[in-house]
Amino acid sequence: MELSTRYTPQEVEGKWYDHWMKENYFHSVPDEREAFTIVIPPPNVTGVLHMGHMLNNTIQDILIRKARLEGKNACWVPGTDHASIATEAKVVKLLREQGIKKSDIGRDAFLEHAFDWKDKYGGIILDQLKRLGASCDWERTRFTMEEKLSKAVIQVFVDLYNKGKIYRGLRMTNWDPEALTVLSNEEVIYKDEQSNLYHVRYQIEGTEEYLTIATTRPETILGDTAIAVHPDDERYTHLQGKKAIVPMVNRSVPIIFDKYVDMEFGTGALKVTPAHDMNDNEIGERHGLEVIDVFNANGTMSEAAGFYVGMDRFAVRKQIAKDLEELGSIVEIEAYKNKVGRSERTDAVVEPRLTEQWFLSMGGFAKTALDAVSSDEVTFYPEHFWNMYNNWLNEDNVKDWCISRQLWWGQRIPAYYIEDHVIVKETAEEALAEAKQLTGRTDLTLDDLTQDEDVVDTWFSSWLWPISVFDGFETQEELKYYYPTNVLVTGWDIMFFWVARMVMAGYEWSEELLGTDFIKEKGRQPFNDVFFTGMVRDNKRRKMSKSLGNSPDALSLIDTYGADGVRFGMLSSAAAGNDIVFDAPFDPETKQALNESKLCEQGRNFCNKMWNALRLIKGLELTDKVASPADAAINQLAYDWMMNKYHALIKELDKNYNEYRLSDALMSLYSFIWGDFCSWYLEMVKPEYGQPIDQKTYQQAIEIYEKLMTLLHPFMPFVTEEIWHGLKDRASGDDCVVSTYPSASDSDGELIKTVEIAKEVVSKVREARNKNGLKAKELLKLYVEASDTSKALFQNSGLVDMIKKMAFLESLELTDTEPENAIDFLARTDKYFLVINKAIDVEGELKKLQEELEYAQGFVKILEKKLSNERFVNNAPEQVVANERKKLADNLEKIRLIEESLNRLK
RNA sequence: GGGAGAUUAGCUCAGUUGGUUCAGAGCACCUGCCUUACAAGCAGGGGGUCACUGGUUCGAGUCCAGUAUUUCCCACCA
Repeated sequence: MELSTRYTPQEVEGKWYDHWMKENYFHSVPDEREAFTIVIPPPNVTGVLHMGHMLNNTIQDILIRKARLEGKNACWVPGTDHASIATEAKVVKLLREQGIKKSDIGRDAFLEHAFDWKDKYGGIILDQLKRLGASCDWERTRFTMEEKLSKAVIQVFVDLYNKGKIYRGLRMTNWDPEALTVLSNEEVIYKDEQSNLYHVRYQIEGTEEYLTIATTRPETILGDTAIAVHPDDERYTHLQGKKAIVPMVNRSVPIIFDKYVDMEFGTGALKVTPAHDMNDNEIGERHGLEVIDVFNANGTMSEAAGFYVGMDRFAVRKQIAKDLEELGSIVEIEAYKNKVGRSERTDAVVEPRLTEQWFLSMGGFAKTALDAVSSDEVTFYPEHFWNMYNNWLNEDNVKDWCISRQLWWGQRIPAYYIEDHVIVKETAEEALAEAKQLTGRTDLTLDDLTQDEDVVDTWFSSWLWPISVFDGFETQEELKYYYPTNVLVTGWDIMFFWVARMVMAGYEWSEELLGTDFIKEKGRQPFNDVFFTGMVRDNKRRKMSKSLGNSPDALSLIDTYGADGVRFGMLSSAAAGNDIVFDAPFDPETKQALNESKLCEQGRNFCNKMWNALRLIKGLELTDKVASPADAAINQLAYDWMMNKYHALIKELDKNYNEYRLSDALMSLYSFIWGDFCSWYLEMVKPEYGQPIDQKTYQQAIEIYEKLMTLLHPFMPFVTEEIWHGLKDRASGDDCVVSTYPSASDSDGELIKTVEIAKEVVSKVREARNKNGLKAKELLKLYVEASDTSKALFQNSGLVDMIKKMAFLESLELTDTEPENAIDFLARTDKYFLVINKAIDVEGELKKLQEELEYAQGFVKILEKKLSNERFVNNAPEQVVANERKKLADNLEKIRLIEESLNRLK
């Protein structure tokens, strides 16, 4: 059957994925082999595949497929994260559209809706990963809120509480007025925003004197309970003991002196609103100030505000500015840029708020996490991310982790209240037993206990992921085999949210779970390596996001270029750890990203190239006759050359893999397959048109191609599997995905160099043809000046014939005399004469030679200077000096030859 | 304020131990090819003072110091 000249991934990829699944190749169970384990950074269950996922998961798939080919027991655990805020927000929105209010239906009904929704849409992103070719062990798919994983969360909560590391307290926290929950510090993103600085004057009580403060948040004036100035500020020393009148509310508040105030800023006077600012709160505590909370949870003004009750805080900001203006209290409104904290999930402006929350004290954890990386038990790639990590954990920057959330979608905090008692137990029954003891009341029932309404932060479940996906908190059987995982592949943006915390969890529990002996042998770390990928950005360097519309649609890209093409495109732009500028162009009208990419196109073209190499090989007619001695010599030389280069390639790939230089590895494979294999090897052994190929050469070509498919498979799994099967009829189970990854042998550098000479001569002949407008396939005569080196070429069986074949020569012979009407060129240090059947462009040749001469002369000058420098000769390694000497000799010879040619032309 | 990265061809980026195996790749561009696996292709070609200034060294894209531009992280910000 005739094969199409186009490779069609759409017809190939699904077929092989199904086949792999049917053969169960991705499933792992513990056995005697060495394990190679990766746990996926679980995408949000609400999510769809975006460019970041594509990059991230392509990399994981490469590593896991490579390990599988190496005969390791490769286990890639997939799953999703319940992402409490994001998911709850989505479900709330969905219900609202149906006219249902969360608060009306209650906790249980809400959770039912949420689970329904998760069951319906939660698997989408995992199916999308399959399209990409991800070879996850799907039988191991986990979900952070499934029963077993939730149980682990509760278990560690109780454990930490019992260890005294979890506490409950009334603190200033970051409140998200949209999601109606508190956030951890890490979930607040500060960005510069344009706003106004309002200069407002407060009357000093009992005088006609005014004092001016500056604020960006005039709506909080209603909650002011003091004015603060610096104790050394001479402008205000006379106000000692005085009071100021807060405008509008006409409340009289003390003027206090506190070193926190920056004398340089504004007027040097600060209004203090302890309920709505972290620093004000601290000042308030120092001075025993009253706390007036003027906001409701949803960001509207509360009864306590006295004015604008029920109005939104931002509407109030505008209104109060007007009203103060009318009162004559506004001195000035100045345009001002300041940092505003927004919720990572909802983008709502975060409101500092005093609330009762659960905290995990970070003291010991931070040090552990720091030591793990500084001792290299966990290794970061690229290394420099250590600095960021260190910076965050080291400088006492780490505040205690606020782990409670005022949400329903998540693991409910296992704290039970009765009378004044707080009981933290894994189950209500245990709590009840404890309650009876504490209260002395034996008649208590579960109904008498009140369970905490809050759930834990999502990251409080995902920090256990590398342990809990193996049911590590329940039975340690599998954990013993798979822990520690080999590598974590994730974006650096969740270094603090997730990576650092997984390290903490690993060190906190692995010894308890796995025992001291295990830890001694394998360590506590949840992963040995962390490979941080860059962020995927658009061509204006903005992070790709849905809201900006600057991201191409991942699945459309796969539709257009095939998964292999997209994998190639992602990876070839992704050097380790650097952010990636993805090249998708924009539609000038809609400003939306088009689903196009030059790099993915290159990947697709690469597939096509390989497809056509397959067509070439399979399209040849086979003969049982052996090749002519000349052809046999060429083919054997070509084969030997390929195999030697192949081993050098394996070495290079090994090196690149070890340092996670995956895009380098891919580029090496690309240029090897396209350049060395297709452009050179196949052309070397290809029979003349219409001629059959002998068995031996045919088998050699297939052998090489097959080997290359194994090497490339981790990067481009589908096309390699297709070609693997296209090359030969295979027994069941003989699939590329489970073929054997080779180990490198030494290669013969001399042989490689020799063939490189042939390549150089061929290129020079082609160049000469091009320059002189000669047909590519017109047979020409080539002579080479007899010399030791040129004579050596003729000793090598096949080499001269190879040159003749590749350069379309009628003959190649040694000569002592210059042939008539010939163009000459140099290859290495030998001079070649190409006889052409038309007039020589003397001018052009002269010019070319002149340029070559000047270059060589310049080079010689540099070399001579270098070699006459005694300090160079004495200090540089012998090898380097010898090298330079050789270069000098070679170039002097070159100059001689060029001058000879020049004279001849003249 | 503390810290990290980046700056190399028109564009996007490699360049690992300092040495013409180092100045590279892809795209874009130019020339010639509808050559018999592949026009999603083939054969060639042009294009860079390696941000700047010093220093170390026999020798610097590479190491050190400083400057500029830029991205990011942390902290502070009335």
